[in-house]
Amino acid sequence: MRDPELQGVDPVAAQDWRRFEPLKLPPVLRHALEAFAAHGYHGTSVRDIANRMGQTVPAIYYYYQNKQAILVALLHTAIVEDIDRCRRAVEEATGDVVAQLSNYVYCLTLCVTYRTELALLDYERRALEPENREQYTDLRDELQQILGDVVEQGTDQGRFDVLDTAAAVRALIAMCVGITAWYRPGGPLTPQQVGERYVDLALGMLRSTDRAADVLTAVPCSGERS
Amino acid sequence: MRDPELQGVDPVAAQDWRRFEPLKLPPVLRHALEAFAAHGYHGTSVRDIANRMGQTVPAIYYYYQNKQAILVALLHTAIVEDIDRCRRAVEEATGDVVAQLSNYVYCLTLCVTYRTELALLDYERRALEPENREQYTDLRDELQQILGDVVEQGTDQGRFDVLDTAAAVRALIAMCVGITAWYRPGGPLTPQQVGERYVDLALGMLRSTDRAADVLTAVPCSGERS
Amino acid sequence: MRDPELQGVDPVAAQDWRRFEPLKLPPVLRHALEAFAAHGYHGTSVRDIANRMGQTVPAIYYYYQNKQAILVALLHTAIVEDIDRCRRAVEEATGDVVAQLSNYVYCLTLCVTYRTELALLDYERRALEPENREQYTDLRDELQQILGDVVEQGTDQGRFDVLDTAAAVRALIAMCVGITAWYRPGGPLTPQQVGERYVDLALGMLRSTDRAADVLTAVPCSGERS
Amino acid sequence: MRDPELQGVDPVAAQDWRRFEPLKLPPVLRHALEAFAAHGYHGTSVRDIANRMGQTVPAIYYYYQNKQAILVALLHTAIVEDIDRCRRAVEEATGDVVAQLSNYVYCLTLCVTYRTELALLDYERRALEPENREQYTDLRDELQQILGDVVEQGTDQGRFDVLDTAAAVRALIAMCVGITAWYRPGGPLTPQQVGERYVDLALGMLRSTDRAADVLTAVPCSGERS
DNA sequence: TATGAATGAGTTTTCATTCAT
DNA sequence: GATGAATGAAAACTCATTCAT
Repeated sequence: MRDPELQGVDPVAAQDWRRFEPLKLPPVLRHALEAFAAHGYHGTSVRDIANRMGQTVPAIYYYYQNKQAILVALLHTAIVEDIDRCRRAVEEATGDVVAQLSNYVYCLTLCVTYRTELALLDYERRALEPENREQYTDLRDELQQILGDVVEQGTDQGRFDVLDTAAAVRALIAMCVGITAWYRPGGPLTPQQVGERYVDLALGMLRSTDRAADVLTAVPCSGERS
Repeated sequence: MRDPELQGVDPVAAQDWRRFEPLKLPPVLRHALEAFAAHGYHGTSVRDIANRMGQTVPAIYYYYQNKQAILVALLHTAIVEDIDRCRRAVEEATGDVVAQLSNYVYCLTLCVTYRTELALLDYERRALEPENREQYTDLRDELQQILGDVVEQGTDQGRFDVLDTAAAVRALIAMCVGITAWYRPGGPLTPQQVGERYVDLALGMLRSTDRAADVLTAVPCSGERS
Repeated sequence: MRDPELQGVDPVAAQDWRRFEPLKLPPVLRHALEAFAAHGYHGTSVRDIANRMGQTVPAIYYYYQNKQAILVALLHTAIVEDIDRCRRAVEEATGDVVAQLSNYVYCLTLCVTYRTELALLDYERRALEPENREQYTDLRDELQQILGDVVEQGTDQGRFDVLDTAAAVRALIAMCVGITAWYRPGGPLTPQQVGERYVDLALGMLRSTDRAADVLTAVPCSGERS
Repeated sequence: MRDPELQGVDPVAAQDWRRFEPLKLPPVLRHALEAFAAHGYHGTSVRDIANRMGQTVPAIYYYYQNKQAILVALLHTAIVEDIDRCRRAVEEATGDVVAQLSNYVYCLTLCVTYRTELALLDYERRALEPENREQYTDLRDELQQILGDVVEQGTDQGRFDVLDTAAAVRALIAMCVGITAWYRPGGPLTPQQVGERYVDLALGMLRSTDRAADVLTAVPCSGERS
């Protein structure tokens, strides 16, 4: 509603899609995200969020009209950042579909690992009211379309070979989002290492003979964990 | 508790892992499954379930001790059937890891398409109380281990080539389970067609040069939809 | 209602007020008594009773019209036995008010110690519906009146000296019933020992100079514990 | 929880153990006390309490975490006041065990008559959860111990003569608490009159030859009724 | 900005009771 | 005599939300 710290995507992060600053969310969203990620939208009460914030319930209603608005804000934040980064990742490799595919998968993997809780929230989209769900679905389709175009193009160019482009796209995205099921920051793999492995799997999946190590431009992308 | 129609996996289905009879669940579980799949565990009230059954709330408590017990029964039913089928699919192809991999993926795809709602329930595992969650996690690990052994073996034999076996296994399973996000019975693809496409993607992912059409033993597996 | 084992007070016990056979109650009453004594009438569910009996709920309704009827039967059993015994105890000592008082107190003490759970039930009288409560109150008044007559008579004869007969009677009965708060079978004192101590306290309370040991006719009153 | 009107024992009452101001309880406790006294803990629903308050159920949960917490607060209030008063009553008569005994009994009698409903609640202690029960039992033992010390000392000094000190203490307390069974404010006896009668009974019970009228320091102890 | 207090509608669960078998 | 199955009512408690301050 009028949450002062929510100014959209950080402009610095907006320059390098590989770089992830710690997620800067206003307090309500930050704590709501924790709670939603842990117990789901319906499994989280507004009081839960307030308790995590160390504040009282009405304080939350000062910033957001209702619980649903919090979910909307979070999902919007997440998908907008994903689209923004993935689009830039693909644009960076204009002219080379294999690199484009690699960059997309690498980027999405980084989004999922650096922003695991936000990525988890995708499963809560069914809790959106119809109108909000439609808006979110449109954005999600947009994210998917970016990949769809790459795969389509690569197939046309004979660089990829799949029976069904749409199925491949879905499988690629599901594979990446599925990282949320096991990845934990501080685990054995860094986001970049996960990214390389998933790019390699993706390239194979599309029957490219390239390998991730050769395609990915090694870039130092530290980015503190959120 | 004392639900008379819950007799475990159908013995006929137990013979052919490719054949899916319509899911035979006792009324409580059947309607609870519908509701949980649509709105999640926390988004479903016991009254919702009762209304779907055309009965009153206490009738549900006659059969199940509480709401949690219903979720436990459903998740158990689902995972046990998955393990049973996938194990038989792999055993059927003993001696040929590529066929084993194909059968596993094909089988899991069929499970997800023929039993979409049960597959969706996997995301509700976080609603399980600790003890129940542990039991379910063990079974899920078992299902994953079956695939892990195949990938491991295929890699040793030089039939597969991946940077990280564990990551590949997770990606394969996430890819298949992710089918729940878009597959709808009656849609353009039959479960078998989905299966072939995903097997092909899986083979590519592991850098096998085989194609699904060549590996999969074409079998007429009608199986009415549940 | 039609409970076959409830034939009223055992005729053997009816002969010697000092002798307590193990309480012979039909199963429903036996288990209801346990439950009511432990958790009170409102704290006990019909299912609790059924579970203690190892039977199902409707079985209870075969014998008793409802939960209230069970309480009525128990309270009636208890108070009728108390009245019967105390009356005989007093009659036995006709002609000697001090002995009558002693016998009454001794008898009531035995009732409370040998039938602790039944005595405890007296606190549940408020759960009786008006009509049932009235009947029970009448019987309770009858029990109290027996003592009241003795104290009155003793005071007239100059054997007792109290400021207020009614208050003394209530205090005596409260003192005896209060034994339920601490007495446990198998504890350090036998019912007979408790009886002697309380008779001695009662005699003092009424300013008699007699002592319990001198007044009480020592009688071997084994009576197995209920 | 955060009930603002519960400030512990009134400091004025704290000065004179004979003086009873009208009981000042926060609304929830006040109405819960009425209900618990009338129908018992299990016989009272939270809605009953809310209705008596003229408020809705959740209003109660704003002040108390649950129903049990209300009982705990009430029992604590009662027993703490009893201990406080009785201790001061005994201390006031230091040096004279007979006067100490008289003061204790007189004080407890006043507590029971001026605070009949609170005294009645003692029978609800079995509804306490284990931990709460333990705490309450400890306080109750403390109250009993104060009397136990007096009786013990008086016996050593030859002022009292009982067969069993412990039994006498229990009988004395049961006798006083038993007043709840018949005493009603506005009845024929004032609390002070009841007190004198019960002190006289108590002195007799312990075989003291003193009479209440001689021992009790006549003090104007008006104290409006609660 | 924030909170104390409150509420209507809902939650899960249990209650006493019934009835066909 | 006893049970499986069911129910209307009510239990304790929580929900998202509001509003005066």
